[in-house]
Amino acid sequence: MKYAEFQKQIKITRKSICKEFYKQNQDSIRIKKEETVIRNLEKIFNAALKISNAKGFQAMSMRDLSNEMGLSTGALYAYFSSKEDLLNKMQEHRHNIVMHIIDKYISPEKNAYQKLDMMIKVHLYLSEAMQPWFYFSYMETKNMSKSQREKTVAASFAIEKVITDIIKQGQEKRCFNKHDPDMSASIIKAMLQDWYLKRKKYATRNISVDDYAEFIKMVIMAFLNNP
Amino acid sequence: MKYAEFQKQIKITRKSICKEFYKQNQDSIRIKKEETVIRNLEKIFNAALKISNAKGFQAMSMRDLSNEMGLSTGALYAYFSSKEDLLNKMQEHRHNIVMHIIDKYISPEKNAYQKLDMMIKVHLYLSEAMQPWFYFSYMETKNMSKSQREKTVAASFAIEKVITDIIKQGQEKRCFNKHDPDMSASIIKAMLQDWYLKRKKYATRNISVDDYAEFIKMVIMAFLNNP
DNA sequence: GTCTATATACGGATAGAC
DNA sequence: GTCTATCCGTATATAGAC
Repeated sequence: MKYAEFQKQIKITRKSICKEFYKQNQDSIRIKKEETVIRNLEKIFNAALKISNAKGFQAMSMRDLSNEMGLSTGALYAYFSSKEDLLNKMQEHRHNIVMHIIDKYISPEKNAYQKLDMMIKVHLYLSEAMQPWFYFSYMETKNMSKSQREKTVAASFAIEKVITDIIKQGQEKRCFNKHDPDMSASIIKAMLQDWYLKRKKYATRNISVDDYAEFIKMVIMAFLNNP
Repeated sequence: MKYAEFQKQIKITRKSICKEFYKQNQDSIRIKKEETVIRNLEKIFNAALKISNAKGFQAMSMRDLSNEMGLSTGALYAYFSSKEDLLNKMQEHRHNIVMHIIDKYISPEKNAYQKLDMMIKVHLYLSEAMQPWFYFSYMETKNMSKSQREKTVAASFAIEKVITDIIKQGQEKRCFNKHDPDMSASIIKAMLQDWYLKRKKYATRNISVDDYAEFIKMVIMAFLNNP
């Protein structure tokens, strides 16, 4: 699978993200006309990600946000009850999407090699399709309320555990060598995250997500097969 | 070399960091008695790193800072002319220390293998000794003034280039295989950075900086020697 | 050299008009 | 459903006392 194909298979459009969000948070949004809500949510998320990722969520005021996306501050509060509410809901939403899609793509694969290969690709492709969301989530975790932060950290560990389990499975079947599975998963995660954390750098160097996937797959397999 | 030895060789104490800082910024600090300045700088940096790394530099007010470190807000402004000034000077200071020490340790090494080995260790050991500084620098880069941000990004690329050059040298001497040197340096950097970005995780799992150094050295050498 | 008190500005959130 | 006007709290930065 290449990125182009992944994109066709699951349409992670900005609109689809908002539609899903609306369904899950219908009760906490004061506006009731679906079409309006989705249109405005799209504007809110794009603006919030743009401003936050440029200068940090804390530095973004709700006035900044309303100016950028076109609604008044008052109207904004019909969608999110507070600035913190916006942060928490965005984090939660990203994490739901990610866990759902990873599971969808990994479960069908049978052997460890194919699972790991798929995990690398799906994680990179997802973070490519939703780059601002991933960057936002990473950079703003420490600014969240304690309970929300714990949720986010747990979600991050859950993803790491998917990798750990694949490695253990591969070691049992003797398809991978016996390196520490936790450490292995950890550095694999670090490489996966570098893609969305340093996206500008890779863009400047004309490295596509497919190039990157191929390279780190080579690195990972070289060491997992190295005695 | 192990971490314990590195620590003995260069005493990166909090005090020595402040002393060096004082020498380089003597003119912009209104207080003149060296002893007082160094004592207060130490308090300021510790408090700023503590608060910033917990909830972000933007979210830290100068009042927070003065409460935490014991000076009045007014007195604080005798040391730093603004909150932004504090951010920029801290970034610059960290980057001076890092470049200086990396050069000191890498230059004497002759062959590429030893240079790379040393680079991995020195970077990890430095980021261990100055973890709050490294974390701060990484997380707050995007919040800096444009010129300061460009400096920081350039400094980061300079470090990456040290790695790239070592890899190229090793490839010429046929001690490493022909993988893309830029991409190789890039993912090595990602693994080095993971150490200070996820320090809590590794602490929880009882992974020491020496364990980590050994593990990623194994990963890196496995792939650099893999045809 | 350091502290207290304060000027000035801006942010989050809401009430009420339309 | 959305906008304007506004309250109240808090931020940076400084002036002047000690």
